[in-house]
Formats: sequence, structure tokens, C-alpha cells
Amino acid sequence: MGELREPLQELAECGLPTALEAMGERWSFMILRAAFNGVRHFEEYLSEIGIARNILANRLTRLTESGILHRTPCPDDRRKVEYRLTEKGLDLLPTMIALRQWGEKWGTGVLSNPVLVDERDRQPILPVTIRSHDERVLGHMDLCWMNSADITPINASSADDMGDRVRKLSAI
Amino acid sequence: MGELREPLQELAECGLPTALEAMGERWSFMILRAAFNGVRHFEEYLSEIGIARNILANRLTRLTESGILHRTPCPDDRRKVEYRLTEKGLDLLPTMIALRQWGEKWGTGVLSNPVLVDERDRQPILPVTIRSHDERVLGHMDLCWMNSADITPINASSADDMGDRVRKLSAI
DNA sequence: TATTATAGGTTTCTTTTTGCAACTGATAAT
DNA sequence: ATTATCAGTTGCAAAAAGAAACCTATAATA
Repeated sequence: MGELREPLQELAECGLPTALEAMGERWSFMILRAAFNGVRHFEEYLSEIGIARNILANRLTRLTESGILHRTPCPDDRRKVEYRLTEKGLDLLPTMIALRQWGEKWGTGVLSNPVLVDERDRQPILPVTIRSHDERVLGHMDLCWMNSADITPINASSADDMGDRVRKLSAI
Repeated sequence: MGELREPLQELAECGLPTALEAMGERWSFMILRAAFNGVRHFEEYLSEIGIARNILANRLTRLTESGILHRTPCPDDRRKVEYRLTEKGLDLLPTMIALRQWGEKWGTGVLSNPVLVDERDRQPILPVTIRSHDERVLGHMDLCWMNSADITPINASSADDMGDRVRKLSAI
């Protein structure tokens, strides 16, 4: 068993550290959840989440700086400020739902409420999954890591051996 | 504009806090990523991730306690210990990939490498999305929150008004 | 108009968590 | 018999989180 593994440096080339820089701090996901639930104002976030005032102020600033929330002074009441999700923030929904679903599945029997449904038929959404380009649901047994340089563009045929250029995830 | 919102307490009924208790600490996702990349041993995690020794020890213990990693002393070299993903840990893959894809999309042009591909055709996986029960991809405009008690089981018909029992996500 | 209340912070101080570096105890390699 | 490796632990300094009081601008109320 040769423990064949890529140069460790390669692990760094990934969006995860970037994502964690913006969302990895304590409370960030709770603030995001509140935002997705329609919370907009400072005092509202404060009572919704069990967070300290100064920390909330700090997180809202940072989430705003990283473009996840947008801060607008309220025109009708000039004491108030609105923090709402940007497109970038809204785009975190799959991540948040996946995390929530995982917590639900493996946690101590918390059945989520309210539940996300498709408004068209009012049916709950599916568990978030990983899918192949042709939409098959993939388990980790079906996946492997591959150097992006070695990927054959779709349509181009592939009578290619690949040799050591793939590494199976199921071997983990 | 009545700002109609559910009793705030309802927000707590969700798997997210549970999930964050296990995965919300700094480094947890980085350790998970390393584990998914085949890392198994303490010193290996240590050099892979830029984490301090004592913190790593602490995190590995906590991830083991929460059933995400499994700790086994190596039979062939009794100095070594293996930390590998449990089923519960493996089940975090969609979350991790969703987060990584988000980081890739919105970060400063980091193209991930290696890339996750379907081993069957060696094509990159799709972006992780939210899907309706019949597999349509849903944007946040297509979603609403609903009290789980009010959901009509599929197949049962629904000539039901629903009134205020739904709250659109696109209103956020 | 004067007074009080509210919104969104900031400041100060205490506690907790992180990070670094050195140390340890068991096992394996030389 | 000596040295190296592995998986930690310990002690201490720095950073971050949390609680509580304070502040400023605006709005509501008497």
C-alpha cells in the first residue's frame, strides 16, 4: 500500500479557506439563518440570536465588508438600519440548508420548524446532495479527486487510461 | 406592511445550532477537508493544516466525541493513531462541497484543485443546489417556509388556501 | 417644547479560546 | 544503547468572546 498522495500543498488550492474566512467565525451562520428568516434590524438580530451586542455589531460589520450582507440606513426611521442578504449571501442557502439537514439527521431528534418547501407544490425540499453532470445523485463512493488540468472537456471522447491521475474518495 | 413573522422562538427549532455545536469551531472544516483528502494521522493533519498542536489535539478529541471521526490505534505501529471519518462525518460532504463551491464562486479567483469528479465519467460534479421533491433546481425565489404541521403529505390533494401559513423566502 | 424611549452602536472589563514553544512517555528504528 | 518519531500535554502570552454600562442620534409622547 503505497499511500500515494498528492503534494500536500495542493490542498490549499480550494475555496474552503476563502469561504471560512467570511463564514467561519462563531455566530456567522446563525446571523445568516436569521437573515434568511427575514430578520433585518440590529435589535431584531440581537433578540433572535443569543449574541452579545458588541459581537453582533462586529459580525454585521464583517459580513457587510465581505459582501454577504448589505447595510442600508432606513429612510422612514433614521435611527434604524437594514441589514439584508446580498446575492452573495443568498447564494449561501445551499450550504446552510445542507448543514441544517445534517444537524437534523444526526442531532438529537430535532425536527426542524419551519421547514423549507417548494412554493409551487408546498412539498419539502430534498436533502441536499452531490450530483454528477447528468444529475445522478453521487455518494462518496462514486467520487474521486482529479487534477483540474487532466479533465477531458465533456463531449471530447476519453479512451485515456488516467493512470495515477485520479484518487478515489471511497479509499478514505 | 404588517411585518408578519413567526414567534421568534420557532427559529430555534432547527438543526443548525446542533450542527454548529459539532462543526462550528475554528479549524473543524479544515480538519474535515483533510480527512476527506485521505489524511489520517496526527502529524499528518498537523503539517497539512496550519494548526497548533494543542488545538489539533483538542479538535480531534471533540470531533471524535461527536462521532464525526473515529479514533483507532494503529495495529502495525503502536505509536500511531488513525482518525478517519465515520458515516456521520462522511455525510458532511455535501455541506463541505457547497461551502467550497461558494468560496470558489465568490472568492478571489481561486480555482479549486484537485476537483471532485464523478468516477464514472470523470466529469466535474454540478454545483450543489436545493431541489424540489421532483428534482427541479430551486432558487430562493421558489422557496417558502412552512410549518411542518401544515404540510400536506404528498399524493394527498390540496385544494387548500394556506392563508398565512406560508412565508415566502423571496420577500427577504 | 421638554422628556422619555428606541435604535444602533462603543467602551470597559472579565472570562474563554487560541496559538506558540517546550516538554513527556511510549514505541520504533538504527 | 541511542536516537528518532508519534501523539499528545503543560505553561504562558495574545486574541477573541461575553456582560454590562455608556453614548449619540432620532423619534415618540406629554
